[in-house]
Amino acid sequence: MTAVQTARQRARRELEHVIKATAGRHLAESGAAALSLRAVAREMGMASSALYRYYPSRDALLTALIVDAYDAIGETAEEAADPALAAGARWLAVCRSVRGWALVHPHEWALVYGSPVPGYAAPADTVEPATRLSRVMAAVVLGAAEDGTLGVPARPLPGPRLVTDVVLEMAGGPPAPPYDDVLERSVVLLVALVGAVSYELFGHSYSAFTDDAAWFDVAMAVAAEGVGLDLPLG
Amino acid sequence: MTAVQTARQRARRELEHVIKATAGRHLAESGAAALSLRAVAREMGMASSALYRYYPSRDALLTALIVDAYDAIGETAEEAADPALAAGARWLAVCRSVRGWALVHPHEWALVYGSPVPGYAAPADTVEPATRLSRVMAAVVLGAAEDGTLGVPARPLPGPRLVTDVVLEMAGGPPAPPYDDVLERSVVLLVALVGAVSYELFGHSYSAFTDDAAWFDVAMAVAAEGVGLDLPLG
DNA sequence: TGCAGACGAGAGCACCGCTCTCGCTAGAGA
DNA sequence: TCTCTAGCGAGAGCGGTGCTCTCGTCTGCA
Repeated sequence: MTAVQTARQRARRELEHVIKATAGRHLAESGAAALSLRAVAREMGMASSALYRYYPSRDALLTALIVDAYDAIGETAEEAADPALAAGARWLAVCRSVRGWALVHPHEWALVYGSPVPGYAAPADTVEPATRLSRVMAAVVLGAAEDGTLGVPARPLPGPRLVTDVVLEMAGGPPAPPYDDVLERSVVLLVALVGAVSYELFGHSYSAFTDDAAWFDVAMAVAAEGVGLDLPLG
Repeated sequence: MTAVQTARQRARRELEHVIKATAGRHLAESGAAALSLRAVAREMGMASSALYRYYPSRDALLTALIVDAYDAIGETAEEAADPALAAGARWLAVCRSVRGWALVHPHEWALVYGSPVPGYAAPADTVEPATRLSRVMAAVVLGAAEDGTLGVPARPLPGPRLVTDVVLEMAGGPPAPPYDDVLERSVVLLVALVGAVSYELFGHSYSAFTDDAAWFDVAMAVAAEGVGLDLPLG
């Protein structure tokens, strides 16, 4: 093996990329339910059976698209988390950027945060890119806790710690008092973010609000109050 | 027209019910993506084409199931909203009952609160049953505001009213000070509830929490803090 | 009691995911 | 430089899908 990758491997990777790109275009236009391997193959001018050399099943292709979507959302969030901003403003910027991405890529959002398409699956490849948004959130909250700008909860949560060691490790150990329960609390930020975007995108807020963007900001701010983050509205 | 409904109509309604029930069983077992008109017809011992006399398309059948699911969720919530409880305890009971229903009926939940299955649709039949959960939430919050047990927000939300007249009418007019913005705030309760259940059900909380039920309570409580509701944990 | 209209069945169309087998050719290894 | 193998694309085919159309039948309304 003289080369890092042989010509065959390079050709294969390129074709994999073209297939994924074509499928991604179909996904963006018509949604995951309408994504058909045969249609992708047709557009590429090859037999549908040949696609199976590259993706063993339709679900495998869909999984690749899911990973890409997670990465795109994570990247958007990371770019929006401007360290020059205060924690509250930073989180609001992240929320807005994620919502903006979702409005532009509704089908990709549905693929990632909607119902699991086939039975279940969600293979191991998807868990790592899925944590990028969580990491951004944790960085914002823990940063605010560290420099003392995070509000202290009126009273601590009862009961034992609820996050697993995986989460603790990601956070760099358990937070110090008075922020003992900040990890448990702050997951509501993610839930509210994902929930609000899905709520709007899937039509559940139909004709309830006069200004969806303004309401989204409010929802994020109200959710953040319980965590001690102060989101600058208006 | 002597009878309220003729024998033909009665037979038709009965068969419609059987079809929907059979389809519902398939949905509960295998999910919406796997629901096939042909399989339903096969199980009922009739030709697939005959089903089209009763439901003009697969989507129409799915819509009927969506309406049923909305109604079931609404009914669960209404039953859980025990007026003997304080507002916070009442809302916690509603949240828990909705989560419990979703855990028992994951595919139905995904059908209702997951990604819109085909393109979009969500016909007019679905909007009325969809509001039942919202009405329960509004009753809890407005009741607490009326008897003064609802916490007053640290500072009012900036900007004009964000809910439409439809929501105002449902709430029986705009709330009185100091609860002017309670409607805008309280929708975060719905978003957090739906978001948290979906988050757990769709696998996004994978290996993050040691106790999913306890974490759910915490998430609801933290979200409710921003609205002024005090959820009794522990 | 006559008959229109509702009904069920069947064949068929176009599409789907996926498998298998077949020749071919280009690239890897000697 | 030569050989040969492994990867490749194509095609046919299987079982399944949603949906349409047509054709007898037969029921229950008037």
